[in-house]
Amino acid sequence: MIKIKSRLNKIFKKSLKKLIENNELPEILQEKDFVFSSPKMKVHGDLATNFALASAKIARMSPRKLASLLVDNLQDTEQIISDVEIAGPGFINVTLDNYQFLQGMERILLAGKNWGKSSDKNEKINLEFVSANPTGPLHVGHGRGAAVGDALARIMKTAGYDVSCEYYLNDAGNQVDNLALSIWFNYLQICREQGREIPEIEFPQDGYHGEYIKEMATDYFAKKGCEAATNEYDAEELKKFGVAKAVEKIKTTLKKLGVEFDRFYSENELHNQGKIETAIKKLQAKGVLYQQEGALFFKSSEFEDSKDRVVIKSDGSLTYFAADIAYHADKLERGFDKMIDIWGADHHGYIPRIKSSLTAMGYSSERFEALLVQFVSLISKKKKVSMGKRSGNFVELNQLIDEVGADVTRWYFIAKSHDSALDFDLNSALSMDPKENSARYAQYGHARACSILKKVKSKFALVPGKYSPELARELGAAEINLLKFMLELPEVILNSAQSREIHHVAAYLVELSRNFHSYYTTMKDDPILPRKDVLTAKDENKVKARLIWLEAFRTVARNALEVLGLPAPEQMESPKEVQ
RNA sequence: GCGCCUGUAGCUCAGUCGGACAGAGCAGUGGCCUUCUAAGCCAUUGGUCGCAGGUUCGAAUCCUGCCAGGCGUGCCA
Repeated sequence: MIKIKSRLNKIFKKSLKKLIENNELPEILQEKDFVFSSPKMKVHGDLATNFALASAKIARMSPRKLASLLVDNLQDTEQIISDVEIAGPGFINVTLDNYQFLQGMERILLAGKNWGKSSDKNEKINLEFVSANPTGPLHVGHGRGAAVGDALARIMKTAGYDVSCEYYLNDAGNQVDNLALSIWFNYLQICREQGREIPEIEFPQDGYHGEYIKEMATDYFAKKGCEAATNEYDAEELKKFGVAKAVEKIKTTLKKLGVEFDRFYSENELHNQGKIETAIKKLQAKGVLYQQEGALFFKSSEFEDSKDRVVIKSDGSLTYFAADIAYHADKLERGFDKMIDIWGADHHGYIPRIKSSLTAMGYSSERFEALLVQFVSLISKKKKVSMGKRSGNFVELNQLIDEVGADVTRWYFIAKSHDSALDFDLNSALSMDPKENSARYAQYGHARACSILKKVKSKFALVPGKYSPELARELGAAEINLLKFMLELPEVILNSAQSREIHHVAAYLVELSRNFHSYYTTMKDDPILPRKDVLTAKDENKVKARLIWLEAFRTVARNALEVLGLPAPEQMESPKEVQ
């Protein structure tokens, strides 16, 4: 469709040029392009442009008059237009020759798995997401970030961007100290239960309570026995141990969800390689740091932030922000053109200070983009399931995946706009009914098409064959209408990538599936496959054409599912069997 | 107080760069299985697009001001 639009633009521009040369229209119009979009209603043709409405003022004539001038001077040398109509206040509605769509079908079939891809954008993107602290398991909120990030990565890659997925591992800082202390506390407890006499210690102030801490302590005990308990508390060792355990758990959960990263970037590495120091020195050289009350401040308020921020605390330790300054600068130093961070909405106040730091260091803050993902509430029987992190009873992502399945979990996270709060309805997610569970509905279209293709092989020993114009002519209006929709996938993906709104692809998929189900049912009177076991020569071409068409549909449905990271099942599990 | 996000049908949500009569699913009502998955489809009911102004040939969409909800506003990470 993108190609057709640009061809139409050319044809219309030629008409425009001619009118300008004849002094019938002012010259400034030459600059303007004809933007074509698909009208909502079929009676408005295949593609429409509001050019005449938008340019009427400059042209100093009524929109309808401008439109008719343009239309009268059209020269469709390639014969891609079958009808042009001026409608309403001055829309120009174009109906395309069906042959354009049939050729499009050939393109889908030739592209196969590559259908949906756009040209190389030559832009290196660092996409950072999840980045949950390695102090415990992921909860459902992280899950949304993971699903959104992974889907966005796939969509952007398909749209032609060079995307690298990164997880920033906060393996330095207080939270890791607290993790280590919490494990130590529980470990000593275990040793005491083993009969060892070990003095009581106080539970760390911001310690972690969850079951997983006890598990980690048990693992530590399994590794060390009671020996370590008699020694001094070895913070470094326990930190390492705790982080490793937590990361292992996080990776397992992510993998279950089908999310993988190109790199886990360690915060410790930033410290060890002196990158934070370098970044601070760089800021110092720019004269944007100052001492106050024993702490070192960054003048972020001189840039985009509302106030200045501490980089080095009065006790001499670095803030999390200091590391983050270095981290984001490092991403750019590593050769990325752009970085996109996916954060929970509660971090939104953080954006101005990161941007400020980049500007201060001489980078364009436009190279940084934050995508905020709003909160997730779990709803069960129309009631909110409560979540509280520190108390340890928050709903783990792992549990959710085990309960409703990885595909459905993923779907629920990506089917809605990331910037509105999500009510995750467990009852509908658990349902096998595609009407209630749109994840299944989206997959069902693909499965149904596959099942027909399978059936034909056993029934007629017919190979779908290749696209040919003669066969394509056998297709009817219903198939061509769906074909028009199928041809929109690359544009949907491209738009989705550029606006960072992944739910558009999900919405497209549901509509694609619905169109197919609708078609399928209307074909009851004239079945896609004949009921007889023997094909007449006349039938054969029609069936072959439909099979090729089905193959194209299946390709589109599969590619759309896969760009969202969802499997494209060839058959659906029967709910009756599941019961 | 300030900042970010949200407000569209009874419920959960779409709505592209401002476009033609505001769209789905669920729930309600009425239909469609001797047939390739009825796990589906068709029809129908239901809306002052939070409120009030403004810009525009045209506003759910852009601007301003209100109202309501969520989140943030650490020398925590």
